[in-house]
Formats: sequence, C-alpha cells, structure tokens
Amino acid sequence: MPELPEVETVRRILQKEIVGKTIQSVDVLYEPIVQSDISQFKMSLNEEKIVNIERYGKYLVFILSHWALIIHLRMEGKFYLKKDEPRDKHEHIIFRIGDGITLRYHDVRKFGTMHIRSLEEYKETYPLNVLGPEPKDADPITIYHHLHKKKIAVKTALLDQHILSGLGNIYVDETLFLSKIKPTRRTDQLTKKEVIHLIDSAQQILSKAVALGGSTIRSYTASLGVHGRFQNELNVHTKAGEPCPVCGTIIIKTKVGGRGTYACPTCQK
DNA sequence: CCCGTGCCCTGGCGGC
DNA sequence: TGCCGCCAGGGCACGG
Repeated sequence: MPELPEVETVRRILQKEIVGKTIQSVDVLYEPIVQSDISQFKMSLNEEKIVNIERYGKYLVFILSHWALIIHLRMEGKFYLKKDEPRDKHEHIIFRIGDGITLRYHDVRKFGTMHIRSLEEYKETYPLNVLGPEPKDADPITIYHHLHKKKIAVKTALLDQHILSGLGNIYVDETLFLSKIKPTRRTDQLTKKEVIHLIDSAQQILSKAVALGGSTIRSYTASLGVHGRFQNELNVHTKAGEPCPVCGTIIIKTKVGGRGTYACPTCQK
C-alpha cells in the first residue's frame, strides 16, 4: 500500500539509480498492467533515455526522451534492480537498462498500472489530469467548499484522489486522529476550522513520513532499499486493542466505506 | 450528478 | 498437516 511517502521514497532511489540509463528492451509478462497497446508500449520505450523521475500524488512518472511512463504501484507494486538472474514469478515487466542490468516491476497482486503519454500532454490527460492537489499544495478554503457540497464520510473523502492526492488508508487514519475528527463525520458538517486543521495535519504527517522513508507494513516490504521507519510513529493505524497514546482509551477497528479503519473513540469527535 | 457496492488479484491466516 | 473460505485494498465500472 504505497502512499505518497512510500512512492516519494521509491522516486528518490530510482532517480539516483536509473536516471541517465537507456531502456534497451522491455519484456511484458503480464499484459493487463499495461493500459495501452502492448506493441506500441514496447516500441515507445525502445532506446528511450531515462531523463528524470517525477511523482504526482501516488503516481510515479518516468520522464523519457520522448514519452512519459506513468506508473501506479497500487497495493504491492515495487521495483528491483537485478543482474541477469532468473525471473521471480511476481516480476511482470522487465526493463533492460544496461550491461546485464534489469529494472523489474514486481507486483504480487497485479493491481498496478502503466500508461504511456506524450511529454506535451501527460499532465493534462488521464490519469494525472483528474488528480486533486497534494495536501501541501491544497487551498483549505477551496477544499472546504468542495467537501461542504458532499455528504460522505470524511474518511471516504480523504481517500478520494480527485479531492486530495497522496493519502491512502494508513495516513488517512493518522490524519483524522491528529485532527481529532471521527472517520464517519459527514463532510457537509465539517467546519472551516476543522478542514484547515485536517489539511494541516495531513501535511505534517506526510512530510514527517517522507523524512523517515515512509512506512513498511504488512505486505509492502522493502524494494530497492526502501526500509521505512514511519510505522514506529503510527498512533492508531493497526493499533486495535492498544491504548490511545493521548488518553489511554482502547483503539477500535471499524469499517468505513469498506476500508479497515482505526480510531480513538474518545479523542475523535 | 451523487453515492454505495462489487470487482480485479494473490498470499496469509483462522478454523476445523 | 491440509484444505477451505475469507480478508486486505486503490481506483474504477456500474446501478439505484
């Protein structure tokens, strides 16, 4: 479940490791990950130099000589750099980028996606054009007006990448805890002050998580040297049955919008 | 337009 | 020990 901090950590490592390399060939071993014609995909990438690695919300973007390769890791997507060695059964896309060096896209659940877009249009076309701002760039009043028109649980709204981008299940639970807001509060009942506090909390949590290299929990383990330490900072997520670090009330786990949700029933109103 | 539900996929785990 | 069924969940298609 890479969210903004995990994707940013991967971006920084990829930037250091593969920028300047040239893609010599690409093997696609599980086609549904690629969201465009396979032969066109392979042809577009052939002999392209990797110029830069960008990130928008939870999307990674490989800036190539002529194209942008837009990647979403979804639940378990990760990259490994390997020499010539046998393919692991969960490696679905293999980029040959040098003398016996391969960059391998590994995804146990095969939920990840890749799109090819032109350099001129990639920000203005799907999927990047539908992304809301990241919390650090969001205008709280605009978000407040947006939320005020909806009647959904605040947790559902924070997970909606069209409203704000970058937050996933872990950081939404932590953001709501820091803001002292119950995950089921309806968005049309939030005050301006609460929305300002929410965005500020999200920003604080994400920047701290980026500084610590993200979280490494459950199935999302190390890739390309990604060993996050933010999981040690979690206050509520995965803490069901443990005391709230603020008031000592036992943290409860519920479901909100189909997602496992952790919260303090006393602190969060 | 708006919101809730189901689906994609596989490994891990609880129950028997 | 082995098998079965369920759960995890980001984002989208679909239906009420």
